[in-house]
Amino acid sequence: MATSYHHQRAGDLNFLKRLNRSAILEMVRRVPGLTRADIATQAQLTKATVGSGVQSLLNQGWLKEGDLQKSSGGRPGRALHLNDDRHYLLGAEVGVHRLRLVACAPSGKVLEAHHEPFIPTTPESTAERLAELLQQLMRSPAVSHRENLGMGVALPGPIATGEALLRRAPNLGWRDVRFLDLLNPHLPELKGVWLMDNEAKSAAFGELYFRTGKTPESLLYVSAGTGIGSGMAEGSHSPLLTRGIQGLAGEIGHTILQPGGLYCHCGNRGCAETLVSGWSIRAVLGIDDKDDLIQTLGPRLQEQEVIRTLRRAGEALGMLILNLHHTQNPAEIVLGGSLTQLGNTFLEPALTYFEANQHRLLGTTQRVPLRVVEDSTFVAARGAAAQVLARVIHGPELF
Amino acid sequence: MATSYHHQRAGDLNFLKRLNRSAILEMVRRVPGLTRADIATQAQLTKATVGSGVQSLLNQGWLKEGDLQKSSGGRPGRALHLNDDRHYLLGAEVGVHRLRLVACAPSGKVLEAHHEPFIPTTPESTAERLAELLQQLMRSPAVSHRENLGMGVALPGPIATGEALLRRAPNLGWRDVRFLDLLNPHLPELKGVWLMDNEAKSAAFGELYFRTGKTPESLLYVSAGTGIGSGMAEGSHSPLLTRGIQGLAGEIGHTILQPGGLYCHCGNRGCAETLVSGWSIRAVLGIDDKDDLIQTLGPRLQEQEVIRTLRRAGEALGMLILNLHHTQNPAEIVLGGSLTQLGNTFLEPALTYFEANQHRLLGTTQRVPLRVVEDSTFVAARGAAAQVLARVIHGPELF
DNA sequence: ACAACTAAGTAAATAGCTTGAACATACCTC
DNA sequence: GAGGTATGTTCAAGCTATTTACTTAGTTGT
Repeated sequence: MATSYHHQRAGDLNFLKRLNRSAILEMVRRVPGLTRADIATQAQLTKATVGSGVQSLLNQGWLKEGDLQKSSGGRPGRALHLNDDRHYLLGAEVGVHRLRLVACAPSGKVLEAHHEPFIPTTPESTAERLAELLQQLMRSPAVSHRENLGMGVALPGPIATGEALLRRAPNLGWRDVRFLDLLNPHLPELKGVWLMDNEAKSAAFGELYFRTGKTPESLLYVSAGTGIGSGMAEGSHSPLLTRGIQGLAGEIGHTILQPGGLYCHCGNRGCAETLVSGWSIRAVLGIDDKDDLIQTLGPRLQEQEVIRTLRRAGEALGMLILNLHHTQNPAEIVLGGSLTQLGNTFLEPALTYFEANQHRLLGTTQRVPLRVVEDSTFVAARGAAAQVLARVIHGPELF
Repeated sequence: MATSYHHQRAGDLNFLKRLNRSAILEMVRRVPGLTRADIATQAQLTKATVGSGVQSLLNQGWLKEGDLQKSSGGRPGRALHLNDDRHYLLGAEVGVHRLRLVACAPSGKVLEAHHEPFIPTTPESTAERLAELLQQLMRSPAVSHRENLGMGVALPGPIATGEALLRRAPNLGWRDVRFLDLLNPHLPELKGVWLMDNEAKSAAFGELYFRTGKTPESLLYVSAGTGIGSGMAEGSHSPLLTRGIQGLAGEIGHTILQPGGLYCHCGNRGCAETLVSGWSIRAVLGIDDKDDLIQTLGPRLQEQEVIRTLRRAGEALGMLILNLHHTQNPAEIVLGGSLTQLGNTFLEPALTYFEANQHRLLGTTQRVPLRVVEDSTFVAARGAAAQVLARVIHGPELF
């Protein structure tokens, strides 16, 4: 977890070598088709260093050579690409109503995915079922011939920084769960990096890390489901996640948006979740906890009461996002979670409110794009897989 | 400004050497009296490497040797200390009603300080006056024999990341000001690092960077004055400041705390600043902009209307801090700014609200300390000086 | 008081990484 | 097809951290 690099950073020659190899690998991963010369220029390294680094990464199967590029007057460079056929990563998400899991190639491409309804009763039974499903996934033809690099699990709650400990998951009723320790006995053959993180943070990481080409400097992921959470990832190399000292960073559902408002399940009044969240929408519209929220509301989207409720929730979400804009000011905001399936009745007020207000302080300058994920089913699970890859590339495990 | 290390991090042998020297210097700065052996253990370097690094830092006058330490069975180690007599740093703050400036030793000790009432009319005249005062400070006996390492300026508004450009300072009426460029012609002899930053961010940086002994992992500074701003610093080595893509991170005065509330000068409704800020308190109590807020309110602190107003503002501040706790979750929160001089009528509701609500999500765990700065006059200016030191130690200028 | 012990710090030889310069390669233009 | 230009490789050289042996300084035990 959150490899605590808090202690003083210093290093030997080996550290330097690994640093440079990681940088080369990251650069090619980020911009496929880069040549050795491009890398040398951008990383401020000499041709010789890049040459030997690339050679070693080619030998180890991390990179592969592509076509010659167009010449710009002299010898054309040879394109380099991430070798996407050798490894895979496992990512999983324990949701309030579902288990979701993916196997990803290093590029982020989903090789195999599975999700199924599951109400996580106890941590133990959940771990057992998840392990079964992961083993099924590993046996599937698309991944079975690849080498596994590790597994990441995304969970709906704050996680103790530096430990594999889920502090609390209000919507599961769990508390102080060492989920990886529960998973471990069921997956003895699974080696590599094991990690767990909060679902919104995993999602934020993945949305930034698996992007290629021109990447934003930072990205905020807002996860709107049964509860509301967010994750902020920053930096291009291996993005840093803001976790907070108790793992509470991003628990935006419990920021106060209406002083003296309704009581929240946390005991405080006027939390954002009382205005926008799966459970607050259920409460207002009287939808039973056992029914699927999206399916129940689907046929009712024309009802005045539903429209009014969703518009109010959407506007509250817009305010919440505006508050994050003025607190964290990410370069890009991505909105996901099951509530995005409610469609424009819910989303349009949020987008409009943010668009109308984001320029208040600076006047018209660059826009902060707010994007809604088309299908957020596997975003968190895929993000957990991304975290595994980053740990492998930057950790001491390789080279 | 904000040396953008966004491009891929890679390095040569020289980089490694500088990295290790910086680490050694930081460690001794953070924990005075460390021995070479302590450094070797903590930084995971060999005795030989530490020995030569320390030797070179001694030769350059950055460190000095102290007494022998108590033996723990073998030869006692020799204590190392930051040489606090050789260099100094300049820090300044342009406030809405005052100019403040300090000269600091590398330990953070204030050698000389000055502040005076000043209403910044134009950026040009402000730069001219500030330059005069800085030159006076440099001529004072406590600093004139020392070597200057540079100067930092803290300003009340968002700053473009990566540029020395003040985007906007609503309470000064300034916009798109390159303040260092205005200062430059008046201070031709001042070499070293020049930088500028937002005042709350500088303050946060300084409060974390100049602390010795056991330091928190992250620190949030909340600056409550004419407007409300915040700064978040993270990491022990050279703390990172969250700036945001447009420099808007920490503009918490414009987070919405009361949907549909009063209109704010930014044009939106229900901003935190409409509930707690120098200007909103003036507006409610009808205090003229020309009178000093603290001095005017001093004799009126028994009036019911004043008490009611300050308690309301204090409680709003408590909510705002709780929201930051659930968004950034810093390891420590420091409250400063001129409004802290209003005393307990204002502060007590804020502290109480935060204390009563910070454990809602996790139950009783470790407390996040919320501390009120005793005298925040020079906190931002000193923080700007701290930023200079960090840039010198980690930048390419030295070794 | 003196030897044995332990840990801190230093010196010189060694190992390993990046570099610099010369060289081979591949395509383009005239 | 010759000259030009930029890419990529090779190998000796330079620099940094390490290894190993040694010196230094204080403690402990007899």
